[in-house]
Amino acid sequence: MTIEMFERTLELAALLAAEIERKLAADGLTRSRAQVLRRLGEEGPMQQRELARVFDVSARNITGLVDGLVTTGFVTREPHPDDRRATLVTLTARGVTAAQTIEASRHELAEAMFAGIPEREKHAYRGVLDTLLDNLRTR
Amino acid sequence: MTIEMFERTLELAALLAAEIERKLAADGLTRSRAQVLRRLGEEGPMQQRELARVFDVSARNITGLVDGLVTTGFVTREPHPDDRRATLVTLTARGVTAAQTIEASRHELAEAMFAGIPEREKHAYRGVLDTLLDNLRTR
DNA sequence: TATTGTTATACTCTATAACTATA
DNA sequence: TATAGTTATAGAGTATAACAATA
Repeated sequence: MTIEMFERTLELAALLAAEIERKLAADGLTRSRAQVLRRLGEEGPMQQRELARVFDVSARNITGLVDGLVTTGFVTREPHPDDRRATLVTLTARGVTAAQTIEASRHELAEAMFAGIPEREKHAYRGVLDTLLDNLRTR
Repeated sequence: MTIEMFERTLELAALLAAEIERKLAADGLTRSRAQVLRRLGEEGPMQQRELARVFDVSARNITGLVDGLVTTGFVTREPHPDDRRATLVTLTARGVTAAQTIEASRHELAEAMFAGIPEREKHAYRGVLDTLLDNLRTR
């Protein structure tokens, strides 16, 4: 009954997405914008074209996401010191806090999600997960 | 390292979503529209309000999805025999075929995804999955 | 000439509110 | 008065193409 496991895996994905988006919405963020914040939190200020590259989306898309983040006060566009064409998308104080909150929420959700599962079963899950990822990647 | 398993679970979800959407796009469908087709394939003609109820979305949203499916030839709006306010969203021949193709693709993807995983590990995966779903639902 | 980012335009999903036709 | 579905309006994510400023 692989189809049943497949459906349940999709159900898990849907529940996870809903839970994550619920939290983000409470902080005034969408999933796409939060993804940008997380990356900026890890890497520091970045050019828009670099963001477009790492997320594999169009430049126009990044312009829109950054517009939204600027309007809501999470980032600013700073001039690039060496290239006057480029801007450096930079976290504000609020943006830094938000990025930290996102990380903390993810840890909290991860713990809650795997609560009550014995180490041994976690290992088994982890092993299967790696195979599933491999199977999907080489397709 | 629950956070790592968490991240990998999200990665799996993302890969699955991408794979599913890739296939659907090749058939001229989006995920939301395909969801409607699948339901119609299982239940037969349905009222829009019923669709809105089962997917827990607004009536407006269903109007838009059905508009798209009508334009692309997957469904028609038929008059409800007993209630002149209502329409019965009905699969066309093309819609029936598409619904069947979707189901077949899901089975195929499920098989490919779980290929090479011994029964015993599938069982373990299934068990953990159920707990994860429980943990997320009771939250 | 090539690159960075914006403007113009378009499509999709989603929502609330007002409205029409019907029950 | 309540319900089914549409129109009006709006926000968000995504894309391609044309364009301005700069490299």
